[in-house]
Amino acid sequence: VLSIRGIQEEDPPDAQLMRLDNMLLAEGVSGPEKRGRGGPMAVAATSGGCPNDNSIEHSDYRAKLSQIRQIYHSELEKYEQACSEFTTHVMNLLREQSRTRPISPKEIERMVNIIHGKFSTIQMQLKQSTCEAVMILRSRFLDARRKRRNFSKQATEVLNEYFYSHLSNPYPSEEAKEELAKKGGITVSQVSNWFGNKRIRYKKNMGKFQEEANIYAAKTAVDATNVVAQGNQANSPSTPNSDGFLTPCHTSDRKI
DNA sequence: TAGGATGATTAAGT
DNA sequence: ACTTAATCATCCTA
Repeated sequence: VLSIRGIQEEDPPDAQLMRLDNMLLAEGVSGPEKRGRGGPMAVAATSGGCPNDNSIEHSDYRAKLSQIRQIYHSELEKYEQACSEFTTHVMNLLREQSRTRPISPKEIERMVNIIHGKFSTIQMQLKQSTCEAVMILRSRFLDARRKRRNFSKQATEVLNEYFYSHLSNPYPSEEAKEELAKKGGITVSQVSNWFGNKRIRYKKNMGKFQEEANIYAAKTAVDATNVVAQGNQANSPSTPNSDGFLTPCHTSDRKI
């Protein structure tokens, strides 16, 4: 029955296994059962994180993570138990056979090694799928896109004001970004994101933003200068444009 | 509830 | 490091 001659070693020696182990350890899946501490959680690592609503979302995340951890541990235990059971079973068989033919200790050792190898590949698969589950969980909960909130009225107001009053070159410097961030109650990264989105979307469909452009142009014109009290109200509904950063005409925006 | 608006992420270029 | 362009995932309104 036990004519095992397979010397089939796994192709990647242990590099893969090491990586999986490291990751499981880093995520707190394997290793000691830590309660309450969220040690290696690389949260808020990316840009524009919202420092406010941590911990509420996180408790959910941690709950799922500990669920994964439980499954992982119970499966692991199951495998180890099965492994040792199978080993003793084989040992018994060998002992029985040793009555009819001589069996060297070397052979026994080899057999045990083979069994352990088999079971460790199964464990490898378990670790693999556990890692996958953790990755999915991470992307599900820790991806900032999942909990996007619109900016406050104040923030969009400030951002649009700057954008439309610098339409010929809507690229705020670092200091300008910090200023805008402070005024709007958002982070500098969020300011950068906003301008990136705004520029591309404005360029892509300028017509859609004309109304908005007029509103903010009027707003800044009013509060910036009261020099000319022109009774010349309104109209000129279309053609407010051609001052864009995408048109070659440039550096001519000095309002007199 | 469909579809546009919007903030965040990613890939690729500079 | 920063931008563009595309895309994702959610919010919001008709």
